[in-house]
Amino acid sequence: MKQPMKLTMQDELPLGKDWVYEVKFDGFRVILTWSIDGIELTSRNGKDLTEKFPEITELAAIHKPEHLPLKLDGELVILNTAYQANFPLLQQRGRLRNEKKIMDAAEKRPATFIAFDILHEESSPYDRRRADLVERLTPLTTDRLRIIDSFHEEETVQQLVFLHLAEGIVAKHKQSAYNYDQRSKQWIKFKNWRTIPCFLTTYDEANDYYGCAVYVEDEIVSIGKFKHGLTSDQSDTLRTFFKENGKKEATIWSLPPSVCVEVDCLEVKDKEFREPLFHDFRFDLSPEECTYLSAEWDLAMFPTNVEVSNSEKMLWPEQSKRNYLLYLRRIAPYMLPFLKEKKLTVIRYPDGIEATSFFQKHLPDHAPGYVGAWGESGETYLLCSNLNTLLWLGNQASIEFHTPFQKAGGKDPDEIVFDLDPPNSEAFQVAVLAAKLLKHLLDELGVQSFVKTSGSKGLQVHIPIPEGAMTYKETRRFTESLAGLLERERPDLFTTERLKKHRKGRLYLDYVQHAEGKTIVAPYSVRAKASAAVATPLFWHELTDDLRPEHFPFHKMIERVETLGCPFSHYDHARKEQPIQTMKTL
DNA sequence: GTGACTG
DNA sequence: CAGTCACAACGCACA
DNA sequence: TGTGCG
Repeated sequence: MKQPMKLTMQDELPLGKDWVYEVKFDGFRVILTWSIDGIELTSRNGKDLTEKFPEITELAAIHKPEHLPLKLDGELVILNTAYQANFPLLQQRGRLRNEKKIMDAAEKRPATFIAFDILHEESSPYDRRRADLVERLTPLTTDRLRIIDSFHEEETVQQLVFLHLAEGIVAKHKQSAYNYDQRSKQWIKFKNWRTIPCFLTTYDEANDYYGCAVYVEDEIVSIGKFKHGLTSDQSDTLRTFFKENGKKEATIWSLPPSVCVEVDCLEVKDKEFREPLFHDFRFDLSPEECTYLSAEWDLAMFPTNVEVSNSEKMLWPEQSKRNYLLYLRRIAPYMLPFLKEKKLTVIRYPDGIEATSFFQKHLPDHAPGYVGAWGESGETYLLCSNLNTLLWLGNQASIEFHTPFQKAGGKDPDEIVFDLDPPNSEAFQVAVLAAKLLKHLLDELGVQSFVKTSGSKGLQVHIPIPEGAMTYKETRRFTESLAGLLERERPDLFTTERLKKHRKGRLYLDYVQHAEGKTIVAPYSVRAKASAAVATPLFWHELTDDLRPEHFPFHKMIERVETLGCPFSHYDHARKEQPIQTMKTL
């Protein structure tokens, strides 16, 4: 694996030039002018240094610009990311009139758009045109855009793209206007490569494609082929190797597993790489080490600096830690926004959900540096502020993630949550009814609310509010009145009675649970139940007669959010629109 | 799951 | 070295 | 008043 070079972006960008970086390399200060056509290397007085630093020149040839630091406040404007194949805006510049086709592509692969929200006063007409397009994208797409909004301030776009497993970044120079029919050097693409180890099986001399495979158990399974990315030397060597050691059938040479390589790609689908590119040889690997399991891990882009132990241990009757970690990796962009600013309580099950568990809210001494922390009156608490922290906690067998109602350091709640917990899981429908009635009441008040399964027996209704808008005293009064209204409406089903013996199997409207210091399970947290159920954000229309908490185990969650989107995606937006005065005077 | 402490 | 322990904290139910 | 549960 090549080490990324340290680069610093120059403050001043000469207009009409491409991107210019100053590079410290071997003690020399090198000016690196980078454009879509390649890289120019010069000294500070303009002398050509291409010969002197072939390493950098090679970097240009290999064209792996993801090593460059992209900051939002730099001179680059991030436009979006797009599937080259299915959202060919950039290939088809000048064909925006073919809007139907683009929209169809967006419908098919909506999750691929990311980060298009930076418009400047000097935006070109093209920018505005695209902004208009974004307004009308599928719900999923705009959901993801909003999620990303909440990260923008402190994260680089590269981190975002990595977190979201996006395709990459499309950027342009701030002052660049869009020109029809002209390929501009001021537009650029950064790809978020997945690097997959595999071994070579075939070479087709008719089209120069090399076939790649991995092991599934003892079986050799093809995962795709590549053609590009080899230097001419590598290309010659490989071709010769196949012809000397392989067997030929028609135009195809085949070889038993021996040569291991890494291939860059964007995904593997139907046993084919998408946008494959030869990365490098891996002479240190044996073919047996190239398994589908490891390829799956690399395709998920699991951060290499988070150590994983005991990955085959079963944490649920039917789910291993490995699968759990892959879930966390992929749900992270949806889950982290609900965790990152709040003191965290995790429940850990080191030997699985049936063995002993314990709570943890303090930062252990041995936690790696990337783990988020919050210091308060001499204590250090856990803060799940980034992907690595989430995964580290996951490896620690943290299964349930609970958060308080206020942000770390704040004293007022930033959300109100009704816990609709039926007396037993057979009475789940009572919780469904309660949630519907509650929704009706809240709608009448103009309050926006969100519902999720608790993953356990009941449902929880969330109401986001701006931090500082209400005190706990005020939210308490609000929840108390609503609980009272519900109880009056269906005294046969609901009760606010604290004493269990007086509840008589009715659903307890636990408004006491909403108080300072209490916690509630976070959206997308898995629960320690045999079904591996998730505390799943729902769309209101999903509250039906056959809804069951067990319908949402974690291994079904990724497909769910990627096809339906996140029902809580407007959470932060709704927060600002709540009729606080009405709520206070209820 | 991990480090610290205990015999 | 093997075994054991800690890793939250608060109200409520029940005795 | 103590202990156990959630």
